Amino acid sequence: MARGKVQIRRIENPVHRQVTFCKRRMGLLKKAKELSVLCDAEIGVIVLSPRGKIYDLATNGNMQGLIDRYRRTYSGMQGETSEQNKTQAIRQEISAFTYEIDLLQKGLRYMHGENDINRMDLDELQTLESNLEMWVHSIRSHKMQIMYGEIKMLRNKEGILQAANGILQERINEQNAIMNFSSSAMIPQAPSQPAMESNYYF
Amino acid sequence: MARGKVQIRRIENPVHRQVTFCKRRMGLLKKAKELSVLCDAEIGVIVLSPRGKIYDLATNGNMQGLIDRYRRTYSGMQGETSEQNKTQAIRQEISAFTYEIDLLQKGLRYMHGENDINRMDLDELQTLESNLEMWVHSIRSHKMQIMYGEIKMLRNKEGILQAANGILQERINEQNAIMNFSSSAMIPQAPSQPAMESNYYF
DNA sequence: ATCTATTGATAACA
DNA sequence: TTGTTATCAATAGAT
Repeated sequence: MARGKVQIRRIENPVHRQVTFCKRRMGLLKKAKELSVLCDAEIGVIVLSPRGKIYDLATNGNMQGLIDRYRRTYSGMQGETSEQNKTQAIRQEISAFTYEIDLLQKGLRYMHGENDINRMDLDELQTLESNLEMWVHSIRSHKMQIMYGEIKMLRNKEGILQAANGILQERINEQNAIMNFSSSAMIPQAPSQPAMESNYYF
Repeated sequence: MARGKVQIRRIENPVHRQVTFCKRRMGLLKKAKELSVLCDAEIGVIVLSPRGKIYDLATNGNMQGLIDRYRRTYSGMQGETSEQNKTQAIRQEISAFTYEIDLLQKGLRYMHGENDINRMDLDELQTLESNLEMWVHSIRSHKMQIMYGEIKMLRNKEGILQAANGILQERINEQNAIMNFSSSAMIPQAPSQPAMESNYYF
């Protein structure tokens, strides 16, 4: 809204997103309070940040009552969830996330081999997104190391072959000299250079 | 806010209050949507008008789920047991992991090169696309292309040298045969293979 | 966190 | 309610 019109779409820069989240969240709650006061309305706002932190506002100071009224009006069915059901639901979610984490670990081991992330703690998990980029970098570095190695090996092989080529050529020249000395007519003339262009690629 | 600064207190004129309620309610929900989109947050807003009419917004399209999460997180606040506190903490952790895990899975799918974009929304698609472009067009990719080219060139050169090597060896063998035929005593015995190990790297 | 140039929201009016 | 417009408020980008 300032210093340039902003497009309403996900802010990719994490720092900008966090700052905007903080500012606009405060603005939203302020607007909600103002509306409540100005128009004598009851308002509840729940904000879940991407990281799961919860910010909320209940203008009557009682979100539960507001939610209860909301639910009574809309679905009416759901009363207070029993403690057992809560525990059961949470266990199901834990189970589901455990499974996903296991899949993730398999994927990670598959992609990266040596890394054991079984012991990752909370803080480490929070940086997984940046780690992804590091993994990509690591994988590419590894690939490049392999490629550098292959280039080095091929250059080495090239040198050996060049040397062998020279030795053989020298030997031919020696033999030609000997044969020219012993018997000039019997030996077909070999070209002084092989048919290939040894410096073709230089 | 316009045509004169407004005091944040109940608007006594019922007509004005109704108009302001309508306009500000729309503004509040718009702000909530924007915050949700901009910052990747999940937001629920419930507005109860003085006459009991309900207006609401749930950015994930599921107010029940949002309320469930909210209640699970804060159910421990109303009272008592450490059991509830535990479940609250667990719920908080689960919520915090969600975003990172989601990103990771998508990153893994991306790294696997799968075209599993069905589960991603437009924003995520946008993110992946920009990442893809960044990565594909990065300097490393260019460097790798150059390296591939060099490897190819070196392999080609290797083949030519190998062929030259073979030709020279053949020529030596021919000359040896001729010299053995013409004069077995005069020529020092050349080894049938050059001193190098031509297959050393294979 | 603080500062402003701008955009966005909206109070009054129709 | 909806639309217009003069103003005020929110805030994006920079510091």
